[in-house]
Amino acid sequence: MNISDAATESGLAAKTIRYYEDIGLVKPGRLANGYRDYDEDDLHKLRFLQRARGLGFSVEDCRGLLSLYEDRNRASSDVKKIAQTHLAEIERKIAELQSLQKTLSHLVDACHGDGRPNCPIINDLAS
Amino acid sequence: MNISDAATESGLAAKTIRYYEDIGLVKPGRLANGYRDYDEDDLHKLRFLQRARGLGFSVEDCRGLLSLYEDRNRASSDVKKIAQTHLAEIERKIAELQSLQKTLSHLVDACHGDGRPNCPIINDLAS
DNA sequence: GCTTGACCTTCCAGTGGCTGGAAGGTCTAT
DNA sequence: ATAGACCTTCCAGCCACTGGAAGGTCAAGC
Repeated sequence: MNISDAATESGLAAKTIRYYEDIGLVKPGRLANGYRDYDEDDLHKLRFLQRARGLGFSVEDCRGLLSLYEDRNRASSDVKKIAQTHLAEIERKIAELQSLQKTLSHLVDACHGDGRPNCPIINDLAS
Repeated sequence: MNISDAATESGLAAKTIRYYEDIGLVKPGRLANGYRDYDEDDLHKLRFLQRARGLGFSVEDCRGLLSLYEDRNRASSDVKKIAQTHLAEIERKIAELQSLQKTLSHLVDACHGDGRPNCPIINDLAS
């Protein structure tokens, strides 16, 4: 299977798939003409990567998860550790954004948003 | 005032301040020896940038906000528009992260996290 | 006057995770 | 034979810095 079909099947862009090969995540075979050739095993990995990236795991996390995926003797605790760390980071980001949201929504509410120059948002930034 | 004092006063790294000059945000004078020389006006702008970046505004948003800050004839509606757009983006990101959090916390809860290979997290990614 | 060390300058490269585009080779259908 | 839809590699750019190299400047102490 060539790269554009692998892209369709996995939901990844062909460019992204080439990039994943560059950084050593998925190594397809090559046809005599130099074209990449994806088998079912490669496709499973690409789909796995697509889902893991979709859950916000970093590419380096994905590398770790992929090797656990392929390791029949993995300990689920190793997987859980990666996921928990990622989850904690997401929760940290949510809290950070919620704090920004709170501040910004107060400022936006306080601003008349008319043609006059007086503006609580600018005042806050300048204070 | 030289750059390291401006850094201390503004809460920005000296490297960041030079970068802001590179992209045309704050243009300090220069001393005879070539050193940058920050006056009160420059400092106000640097502090303004520090706060605006702290609220998550992009550097391009900051450029717009800074020119509104300096414009005595600004319309507060222009400021409000930038802030509202940014706020909407933050709210979008919060929703996205909350969705990831929900999925991930379910998966993490379902994983025993022991020495055995069976793992709902991996199963989900592979499905 | 000399040295030390803390500044300052510019410039180049790297971060993450792609994405766009150029230049050129290959395949398929007409 | 040709069109156009693939494929290849390689280089550059995105954002907002950050690190580091190589070299100039300054103030304090001997």
